[in-house]
Amino acid sequence: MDIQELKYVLALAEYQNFTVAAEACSLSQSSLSKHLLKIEEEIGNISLFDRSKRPVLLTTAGEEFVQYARRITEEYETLLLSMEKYNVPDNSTLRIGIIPVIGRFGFIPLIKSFKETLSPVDSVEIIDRPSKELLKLLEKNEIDLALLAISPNQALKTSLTSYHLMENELCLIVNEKHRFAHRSSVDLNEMSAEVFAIPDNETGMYDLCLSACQASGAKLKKVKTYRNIETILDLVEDGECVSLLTARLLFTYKRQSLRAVHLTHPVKSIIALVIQNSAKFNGLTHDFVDFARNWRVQLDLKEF
Amino acid sequence: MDIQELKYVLALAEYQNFTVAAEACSLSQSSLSKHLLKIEEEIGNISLFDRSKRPVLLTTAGEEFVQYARRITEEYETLLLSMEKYNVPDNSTLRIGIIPVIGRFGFIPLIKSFKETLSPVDSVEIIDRPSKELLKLLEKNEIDLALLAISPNQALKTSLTSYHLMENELCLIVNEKHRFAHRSSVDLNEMSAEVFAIPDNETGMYDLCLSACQASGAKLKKVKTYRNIETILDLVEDGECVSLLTARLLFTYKRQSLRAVHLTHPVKSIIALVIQNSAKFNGLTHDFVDFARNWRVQLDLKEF
DNA sequence: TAAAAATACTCCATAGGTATTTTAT
DNA sequence: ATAAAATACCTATGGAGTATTTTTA
Repeated sequence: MDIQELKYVLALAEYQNFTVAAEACSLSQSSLSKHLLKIEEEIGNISLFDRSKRPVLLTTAGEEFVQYARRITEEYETLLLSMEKYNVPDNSTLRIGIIPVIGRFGFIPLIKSFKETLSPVDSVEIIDRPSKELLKLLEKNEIDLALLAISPNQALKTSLTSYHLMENELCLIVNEKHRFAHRSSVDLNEMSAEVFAIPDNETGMYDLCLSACQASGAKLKKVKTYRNIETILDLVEDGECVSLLTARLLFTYKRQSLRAVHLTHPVKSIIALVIQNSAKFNGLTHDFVDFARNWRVQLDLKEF
Repeated sequence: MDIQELKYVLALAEYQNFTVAAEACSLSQSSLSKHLLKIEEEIGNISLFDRSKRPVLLTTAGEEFVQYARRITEEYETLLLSMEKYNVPDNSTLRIGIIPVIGRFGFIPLIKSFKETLSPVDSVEIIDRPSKELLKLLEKNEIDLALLAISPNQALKTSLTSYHLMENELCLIVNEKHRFAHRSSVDLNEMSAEVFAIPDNETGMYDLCLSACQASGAKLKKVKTYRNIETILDLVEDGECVSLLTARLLFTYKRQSLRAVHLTHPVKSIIALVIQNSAKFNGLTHDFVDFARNWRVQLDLKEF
């Protein structure tokens, strides 16, 4: 029996409705139903709920079950809390997650400057991963903060706070010989039959590309995804395909044969600094946030 | 977190040795090791055991963890106990599990006679499944007793009690034209290159065939398994293969062209009546046991 | 008839095993 | 060198989802 399953029973007892309880547990109705059947079998084929009534009601056995389930889940929550004190983060090391392209946006000097403000006992550790992986690491408290790419309307988990450091516009990236290479703007609907090479599913850029499609209402027929930007640029340079990236990013690669074209339905990519709301342990985290927010001003003044 | 996993931690805390603790949990060392890593990650990458020492020792966090784990597992055990009273079996229906061939050994009249001793409010329900499935149904309390085939040295779970009703000798079954058809006995080692068709893995007969191989030290090269005896007999009749069954069972099928030959290392098949030690609920269960043990005497007197 | 629970079906993650490698004494 | 834990690799089960059917009111 999984302790999470005890919570499912408690939720169902509370809402008396599989669909609603499933929603509350972030689960499908079907899955909750199966969990309940499994639980009832596990305790000896005893019905905990009477499904022949609407709303579904606890049986007598169910009533007794929830008493125990409450105690057990509470005890488990306490266990988790009591373990927290053993998770002693190294307060002298700030663990910064970055996406690999962050250097191209000029943020390495930010980190370098911040390091210079630190006392000798403190240090910085850098972990480079795609955006979505960084978000997971934040939640697991394996990094203190992350510099990554998100889209403007992207809903982060409520346990996370983000500070926007830079905005860039997503553009169509084509070979200079492409028929749209010299257009001032292009509608994705004009392009839907082209082969698109875009950053993969684990990256923030991927979601941004989806947003661009939504914004224009375009349905791209052929989309291939890659983990590395360089791979994508190689492919576009070959003229095999087109891509969606920010002009600023493209610029940093100095690929002379490539062009960035504005989209008629523009979408913004945001470089954000993300931390956990409960970044309780490492004081360096908030030092970095303050430092980075001031740094942002300098960046915005730079023309490119 | 699965409550079973809490028990794994408790076992490891007790034995201070993954291999031994895994054994105690009926698990491989590898699996226990992975469970522990998963648990430690789940609670926030906190080590519960110090593996850099032999024997492995609880960390301080681990010490605290086991306090909670004990309370939670105990609470869960109590929950299970408290649910038992809601598992109201139908005391007026005796659920008898049988293997499909049981009729061929003359046990249907036993059940019929027992039914005649019952008061009109009581009844008998018959469930036919392979032996191993019946054992599972017994453990899950979904049948009250079972009539099935086991081998003499087979260790049943300690929660089960068995009464031997009949012993039969396992024989080699061959077509009358087979070169061994008229031998008085045969060593399996002489046969190891033949194709054997035997009852499948879910049946008690399968284990018995393994015992026969062990007893003779033979390693059969080609073994195919089937769920139905009739299928096996059809194949042997065709002369494609040989089999291992009891002579008594073969006899009941009246297949004139088949012969049973004794094994030089004989193995006994036992028809047993198996019940749960804690067959607390259904009084009919013990009535049946008494009835069947008397019936056994009659059976043994019958010549075949 | 409408809402809600159960079931069918597919897909993927993970638990489990065996074999092997790494680590501790 | 040996015992023991971790890891690699494979397989199979089970949990997740969506879509559909069955059941209740």
